[in-house]
Amino acid sequence: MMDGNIDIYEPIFTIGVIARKLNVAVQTLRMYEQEGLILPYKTPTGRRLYSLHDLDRLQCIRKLITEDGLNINGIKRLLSLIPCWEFKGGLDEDCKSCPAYYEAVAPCWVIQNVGNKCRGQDCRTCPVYRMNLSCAKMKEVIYGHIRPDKDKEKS
DNA sequence: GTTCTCACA
DNA sequence: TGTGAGTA
Repeated sequence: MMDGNIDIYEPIFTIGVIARKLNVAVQTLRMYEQEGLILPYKTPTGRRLYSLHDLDRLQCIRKLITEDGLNINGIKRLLSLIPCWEFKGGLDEDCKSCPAYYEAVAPCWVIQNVGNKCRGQDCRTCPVYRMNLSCAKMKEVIYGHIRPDKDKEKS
């Protein structure tokens, strides 16, 4: 975004900054990444950078763990229930043959051998990963109470 | 000083 | 699961 507005997807925070904001260890953030809960940007030298959107995701993840009693595997299951095809033009044959359509152990962005539509794509820029991971809205997303492409929220 | 991966126990 | 070694 070049209009001066804040781009919530722009990777700007180092892992140390995020760890301090969330009051968790740096190692914990690396573990969340290894488990597929988060996809931080990597600089050409391999350093992780997190966006405001990543920070929101992590705050939600922390809430699920500390307040709702979920563990990492539980959150992975939860994320695996996101109907990714709804964000990728609807359920077509490519989606029906994709493991992300019937598997429910991990979010689609960590699934191997995904359909052609998603193969080789950068999941960080995918609307499935970029959706609002608000704990309060998870049910809406999973059950389809709202349409991903029709944001009717009035501000 | 920060962050990286990997290894160790 | 947490710590340290050696590195960039």
